[in-house]
Amino acid sequence: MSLGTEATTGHRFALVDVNNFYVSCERVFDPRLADRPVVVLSNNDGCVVARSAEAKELGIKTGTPWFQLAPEAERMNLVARSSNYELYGDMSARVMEVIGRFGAWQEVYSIDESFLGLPAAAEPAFAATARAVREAVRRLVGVPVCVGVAPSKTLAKFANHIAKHNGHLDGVCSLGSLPAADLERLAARLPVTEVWGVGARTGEKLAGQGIQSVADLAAADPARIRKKFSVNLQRTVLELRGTACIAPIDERADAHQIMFSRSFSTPVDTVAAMADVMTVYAQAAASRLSARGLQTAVVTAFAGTSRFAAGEASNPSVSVPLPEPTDDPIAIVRAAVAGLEARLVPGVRYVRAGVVLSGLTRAGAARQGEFDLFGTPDDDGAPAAGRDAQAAANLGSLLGDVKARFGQASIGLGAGGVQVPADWSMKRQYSSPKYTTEWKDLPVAKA
DNA sequence: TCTGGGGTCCTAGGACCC
DNA sequence: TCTGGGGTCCTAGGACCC
Repeated sequence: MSLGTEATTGHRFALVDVNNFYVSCERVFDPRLADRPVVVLSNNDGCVVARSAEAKELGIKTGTPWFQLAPEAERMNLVARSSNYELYGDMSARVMEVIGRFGAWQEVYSIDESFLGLPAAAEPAFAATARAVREAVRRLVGVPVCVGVAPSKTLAKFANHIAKHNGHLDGVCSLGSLPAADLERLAARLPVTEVWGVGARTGEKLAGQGIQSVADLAAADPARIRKKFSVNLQRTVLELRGTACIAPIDERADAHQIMFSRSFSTPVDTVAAMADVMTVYAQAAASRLSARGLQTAVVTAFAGTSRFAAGEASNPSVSVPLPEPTDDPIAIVRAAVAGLEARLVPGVRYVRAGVVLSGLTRAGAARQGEFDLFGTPDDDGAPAAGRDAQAAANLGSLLGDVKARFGQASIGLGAGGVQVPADWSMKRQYSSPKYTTEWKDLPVAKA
């Protein structure tokens, strides 16, 4: 059994992704970064999250802490950038819009990847479309993409991998146009963990069953795989054989949870400081919630000590059910602060914390036809509880409006309204400007 | 001294009900 | 009162992805 490329008719899936996305975004606005080793760092300038090809050649791995690289950076001619998510988010929207022009349908899969539906056509047409996508994104946005085309999403991912690692293909690979012998050789050589959906753990387990390569997995018995592993891995086997069976991500139905979590630049070891953290993080989560028109029923607050610290680990976590679904930032902040305070171990140095909102529903959905029996009427006869809920909703959107107009630090509850950053707040020493989302950062061209 | 953040899905197991 | 089977719902934890 070989990979499912016998199918020569029918539609195709293209997987388009941006090469080294964060680095490529930085390079669009700073040509000095071209041809140099560049890394983009995680929040707090903690570790490497994106690398240019030159940085990969130097042997720098994803996840390498920056403090280990910094002393050698100059010698290696290495440049670091703090992550600039406003820039990447905006560039992503531009890239996705251009990609979408070329397909019958589009499924944006992540900040830098999109599936694209290509209607049935003769084989050479697929590669031609793929090249056109690559050209258009390069010309209109300025970042390089690779494109893989195949009869299923999993195979499109595989084709994309081939496009990326074989220079002579020029960033484009339609699996059906590859000579069969080449394809078999690649599938037999590539480890099974290169397959989309097969991680290190599953890879180990598969090895125990004698399944090592992509070709081995494609040849495995789907029913047996389902029994020994999961329905997901069974689908993967079918997809490798050319049967598309991974459903679209439900048109991005509403999110099931919203999380805001960060590591601190300096550990937090007092209850008062953690209360400030929770105040700020809970507001950040609440503003994402109202921006999406959702309400939450459960607020979870957590904190944690460093994985790398000696001594006892402490990972307190509380889930606080709310009396009714809400997007009221005050209620959410209160739940997070009160919930976590009770569980902190005094004197322990926490390095990260977060707030998760779950049990999400569309704002107003639960309220339809609901009548508050116990709310006491106030002056205008409306039940007080209803009025409070209305006031809370207004507050949420008011905060959002003010922030949109005057900036994130312009207004907030408690510690959230403070302009001077707390000493635990994020460190971004090497940040580039928000070229595309702030008027004051707009690049100036000189002719 | 300094080591990311934000998600999804599946499964197993317990509680509960009929 | 006891027993067993079958179903649903919920949650925690694992695995994976980018």
